[in-house]
Order: sequence, then C-alpha cells, then structure tokens
Amino acid sequence: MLDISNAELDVMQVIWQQHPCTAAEVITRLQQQKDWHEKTIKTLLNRLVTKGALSYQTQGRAYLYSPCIARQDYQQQASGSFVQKLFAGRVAPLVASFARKHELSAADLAELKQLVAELEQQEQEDKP
Amino acid sequence: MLDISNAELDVMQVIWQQHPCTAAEVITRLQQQKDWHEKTIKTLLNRLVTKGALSYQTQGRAYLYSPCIARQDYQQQASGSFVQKLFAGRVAPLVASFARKHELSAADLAELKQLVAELEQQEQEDKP
DNA sequence: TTTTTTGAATTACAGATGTAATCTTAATTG
DNA sequence: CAATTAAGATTACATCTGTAATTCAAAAAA
Repeated sequence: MLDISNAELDVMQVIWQQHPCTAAEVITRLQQQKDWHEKTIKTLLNRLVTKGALSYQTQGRAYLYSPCIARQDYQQQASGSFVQKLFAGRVAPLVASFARKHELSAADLAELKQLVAELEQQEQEDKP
Repeated sequence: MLDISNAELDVMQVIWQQHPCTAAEVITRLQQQKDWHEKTIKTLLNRLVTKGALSYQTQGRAYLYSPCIARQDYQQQASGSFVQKLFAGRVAPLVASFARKHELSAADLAELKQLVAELEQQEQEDKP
C-alpha cells in the first residue's frame, strides 16, 4: 500500500491540482504556502518517484511529473485505513467526533445530509 | 500536539480499553492480535510514557499504566488533522470517499442519518 | 568558448519508528 | 544463600522523514 508522508503529501496535492508539471512549477506553487527550500521539494519529488507515487516524462533536460495514483483513490485508501485504525472501521463515530470538536458548519451539515439521502436512495435501488 | 505512532496506537487502544493495567496485562492482551515480542511492547510503553501519552503508578516493582489523554480526545485531535490534511478540513467528502470504497453498511448509514438529524436539531437550538 | 546557471542525482544528517536484545536490579525458587 | 526469573532501563540498529547541501552535467550567457 502506497505510503505517502506528510511532507510528500503536500507535494502530491499541488501535482494533483494540476499536472503534468515540472519541478520548477511545483516549487513555485508550493512556496506560496510552504516555507520550503527548493532542494527540499526536489528531494520530495525524488522520493515520490521512488515510491511509485509519481512518474515523469522527460522534456528536454527537465521532468514532467504526473501522479501514478488519482487523488480520489489515495483519499479512499487513506480514509479507509485511518477509520480502521482509529474507529474500528466505522465512519459515523468519526463524524460525531469531528462534529464535537470542529463544529461542522451549516454547509457541511447540509452536505452530509444530502449525502446520506443519496446513499439511502442507492441502498433502496440495490435491493428492490 | 501529542503524536502517537501506529505501533504506539495499538498499545494505547488496549490501555484505553481497560486501565490502569500492568505491562504484563498489556502484553497478554496485545499478543492476541499482534505478533509482537514482549520487548517491543515494553519499548512502546516506555516511549508512550516519555511522550506524555501514558502515566503510571508503581505497584511493587511493576508499573500500573493509565492514559494521559482520553480516547475520545485523541480521536478528535487525530480526526481533525487527518481531515484537514486530506480533505481541506471538510468531513463530508471523507464520508463520500469512504462510502465509495468501503460501502457503508445499512447500520452505519442509519447511524449517520441519526447523527445528522441530531446535529441539525442542535443547530436549531443554537440560534432560535 | 569559458563561465554561470539550472536540472537532476547523490549525499548528509538528526530525529522518529519498528523491532528487538542487553543490562541492572530486585524478587522468587531451590 | 545462590541461582533463576522477571521488571523496567538502556542500547541497538535499520528504515523513514524532514530538511537540505553538494555534485555532476548540460544548457545558456557572456
């Protein structure tokens, strides 16, 4: 299972946002949020390639990086193991816990409600 | 912010389940699920004490360990930063993602629905 | 064409983590 | 009392992470 560290994840996020892209682009965009040295970002790019999270094509002497895993897929994988690890696999208690501390906004709540409604409907369709 | 590693978390889980407890008890209970050497578990106990996640009282020459942080509090903290990291702080997309892959059970769905209803009601109460 | 710059590759290095083994000391067993 | 056992303390050691610096090669600039 692809294991991406926190710092690496920040790199992945900007690449997921737009790709393929060069190291220079990643650096420019990342440095708007993180106070990281260029070398640091290059190291992370390298490690991500080694780990199989990024691939690249060469373009002249530069590289054009692309994710090997879609953001959604990674989110799914990570959510699954997080919920497993902390909540014995049940997501509802996570939402509850989240609600208790970070007070969901009304918008979030609405979104959740909508989602639940959709899921319920799907369930209906699955066993008619 | 208290940072508990994966292996350490497994130790915390059995201690949260029942405490205070001795190292021997932790070892016995953990070895029912994990194939870990006794020494490994003792190392983890030590690190958890150093990190301030566990405290202990001495009982004869043994220690009686207790959590310094409640399970719920830790869950809240960890959920908050996880959702922040992967979902820009919004929990609904996590639920969606979770649903897509791990298909929530009907029970989970019901629980979520209930939760949403409760949260909505609270919201009503908060601004009448 | 020599110099400088700019990509990527390699190396660095401390702290965290997984996974124990060894050491020290006190208690228990012979 | 001597020997063994069993607690916790200390040490070990490879890998992963965060955070770069150094090196090497090619391209761009002077």
